Amino acid sequence: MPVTSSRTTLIEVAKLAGTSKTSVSRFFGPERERLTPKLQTRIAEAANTLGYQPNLMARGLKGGGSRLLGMLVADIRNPFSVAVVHGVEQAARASGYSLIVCNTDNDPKQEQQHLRLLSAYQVEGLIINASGQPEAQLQAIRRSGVPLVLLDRDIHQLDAAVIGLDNALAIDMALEHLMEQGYRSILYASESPDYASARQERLQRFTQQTATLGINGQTLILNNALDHTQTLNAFARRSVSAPGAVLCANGNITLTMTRIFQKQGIAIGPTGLMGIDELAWCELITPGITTLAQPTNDIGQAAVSCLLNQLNGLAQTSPTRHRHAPRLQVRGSTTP
Amino acid sequence: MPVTSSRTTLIEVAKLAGTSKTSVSRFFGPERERLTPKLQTRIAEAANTLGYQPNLMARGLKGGGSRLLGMLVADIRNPFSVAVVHGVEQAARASGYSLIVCNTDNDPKQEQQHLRLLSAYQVEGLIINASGQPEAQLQAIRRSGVPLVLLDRDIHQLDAAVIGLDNALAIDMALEHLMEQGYRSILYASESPDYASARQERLQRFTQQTATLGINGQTLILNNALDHTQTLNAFARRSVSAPGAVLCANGNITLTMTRIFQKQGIAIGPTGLMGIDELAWCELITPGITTLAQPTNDIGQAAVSCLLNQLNGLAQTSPTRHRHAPRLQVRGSTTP
DNA sequence: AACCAAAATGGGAACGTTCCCAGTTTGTTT
DNA sequence: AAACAAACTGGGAACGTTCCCATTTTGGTT
Repeated sequence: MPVTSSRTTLIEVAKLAGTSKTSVSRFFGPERERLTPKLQTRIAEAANTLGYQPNLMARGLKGGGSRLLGMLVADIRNPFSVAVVHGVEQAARASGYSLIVCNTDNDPKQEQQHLRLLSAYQVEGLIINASGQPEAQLQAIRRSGVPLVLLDRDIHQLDAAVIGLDNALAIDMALEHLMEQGYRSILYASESPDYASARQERLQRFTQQTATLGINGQTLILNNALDHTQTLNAFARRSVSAPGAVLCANGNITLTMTRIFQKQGIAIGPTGLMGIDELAWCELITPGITTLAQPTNDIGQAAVSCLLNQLNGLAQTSPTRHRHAPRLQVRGSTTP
Repeated sequence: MPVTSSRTTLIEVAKLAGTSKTSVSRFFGPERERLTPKLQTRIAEAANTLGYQPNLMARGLKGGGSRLLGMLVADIRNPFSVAVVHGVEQAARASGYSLIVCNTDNDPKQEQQHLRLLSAYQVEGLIINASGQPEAQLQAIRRSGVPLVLLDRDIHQLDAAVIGLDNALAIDMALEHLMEQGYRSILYASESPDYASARQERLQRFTQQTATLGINGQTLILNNALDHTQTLNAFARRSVSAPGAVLCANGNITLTMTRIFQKQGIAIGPTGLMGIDELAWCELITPGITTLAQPTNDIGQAAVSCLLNQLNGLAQTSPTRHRHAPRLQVRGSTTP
C-alpha cells in the first residue's frame, strides 16, 4: 500500500521554524533578501529537515505565474526539431522557466488537443511549430494575454513573430554553391508545400531564382502514393552529358533521396546531392553529403528571448521575423 | 499592451448557465453522466460561448490529481531516447495523462534540479532514464507516494521497476548471428559502463558468454581522451586471416565506429560491423549495417502501464523487471 | 394522492500558495 | 531619551477547483 504521507507544506515549515507562512513564502520567492540572515538560516534548516518542496500548482494558481513555457512540435522524431527543442530548453532554464513539450505527429487534431492542454496548464508563453492552421485557437490564446512565437512555420492571419531559417538565403546559397561546382541543372525535391510556410518559401525562391538566373531548374513534389524512382533515374541519365544535382528541401527528403540513389545505383557526385538540414550520417555516406546546417541553438534561443521580451512588455511594435542564416557544410556529394 | 482579459472561470460559466459551480465541475470531470441531459447542454453552451478552459493548476491543487506524468531523459538527442519518449507520450495520452519531458544532458546536477521541478509540479508518476545515481532523492519521492519506473538504467538500492531491453538476450543474439556468419573473433566496443546498468549488463554478458562458448572475444572501452584508430586498424588487419567483427554497444558507438571504418578505409563486411540500436542511416551505409532494434514503442508503453498499475494500487508485490527482446535486422555488414 | 427511495443539484470548506496591508522591531537623528 | 523613518514580520483574503454533505427534485409504489 502506498504510504501517502502527504507532502509537507509551507505552514509546517513555518511552524517548525517558529515563524509565519509569509516569511517562508518570501524565503522561496524573489524576496529572500528582505529576511534577516538569522531567520533565513532558521527557515533553511526547517525546510531541509522536512524535505520541503514548494507546490508549483498552488503558486501558479495564486497569480504568481506558473514559470512554465509550452512548446508544440510537429514531429519529435525529426532530428531538426529535437535540436531546436534542446536549444529552447537550455535557454528557458537559463531564464528560470521550465518547458512542457508536446508532440503533434503532424496531426491538426492532436494539435488542437495539445493547445487546449497547454493553456489549461497556464503556460506563460507558447512556442509553436504548427502542423495545421489553428488560427482561431491561437488568436484566442493571444487575446488572453499569453505571448506566442511561431517556429519555422507561419500561420495566416495571425500576426505573431516567426522564427526560423532564412529560407531565401538558404536557397541562394545552395544555388550558388551548386553552380560554382559546375552543375548545370538542378532538381529541387520537396514535400507538398501546402501547409508549411517554410516549404512554400523555399520552393518559391527556387523557382524564382532559377528563372531569374537562367538556371535549368525543375521541381519534384514528393508524394507517398507515387514512385519517384523513374524521375530520378531519368535525371541521373541526363547528368552524364551535363551534370545535374538534386537539392533536398529538408532532412527527410535527403534521407529519401539517398535511399533512391543507393537502390538505383546512381553515383553520388556525378549526380550531385545536397540537402537542407545537417544530419549525423551525412558525413558517413560516401563521399559525404553537402548540407546547409540550420543554427538550431540560435533559433531556440531566439524563440525564448522573443517570448520573454513580450512577457516583460518590451513587445516589438510589430511582429518581427527572425531569419537565421544557414551554415554551408561542403562534402563530396557536390563534386561532379 | 496585453489585454490581460483574465481567463474565464468555472463560476462565470455557472452563472451564465444558471446553475452552480459544482454542476459545472461535474460536467468537466468524470461524473458528467450524473447530470440531466438538459443541464449538460446548457453548460456546454455556456462554456462554449465563454471559451472556458478548466484551470488544471487549481484542479491539481485540490487533490484532484494533476494528470501529469514526468519523464527524465538522459540525452534527448539520442534517437533511441526520442523513440521511447514518443512511445511513452502516446501511451500516456491514451490514458488521459500528459507528459512533461526533461532532458538532463547526462548531467547529475541537472538531473537533481529537474527532479525537484517535476515533484514540484505534483506529477502523479515518474519515468526515469537516469544520468547519475540520485537514490536519496528518488527514495524521498517514492516515500511521498509517487510511483516510479526506471528506464534502461537501474539505480542501486532503489527497489523500483526497471524497464528496458533484455540485455543478455541481445548479446546472445548478436553472438549467435556473428558466429553463424563465420566470424571467429569479436571486438565489443562500449562506453565506460560505470554509471549505466545496461552497459554493465551487456558488457558482462559479453565477457561471460565468449568465455563459456570459447569465442575469441575482446573488449574496447571508448574514452574521449584516447584515439582508438590504432586498435581498430590492428583488429582489421588480423581479420584478413580469420574474419573478425566489431559489436557496438549502442547507437552512438555504431556512429563512432562507422566513422573510424570509413576514415581508415576498413572494408565493412570482411571486417564485420554490428550495432545495438536501429538508426535511420544504418541501411544507407554500404553494404548496410546489421542491427538489433529495440522495441521502443513497447518499452514506452510498458513504462506507462507499469506506472498506472502502481497508481491504481495494483502494485506488483515486488519490483519487477520488464525485459524486452530486440529484433534482429540483418544487413550486409555481417557477411565476411 | 401520499409516500419513499433514488437521483440530481447546490452551498461551503479546503487545497497550498502569494500578496496586501497592518503591526512590530530596529536604527538614526535631534 | 524621545521621535521618527526604515526595515522587517505576520495575519488574512484570494486564486479556481474538487469533494463532502445537505437539500431539492423526480418517479415509481401503494
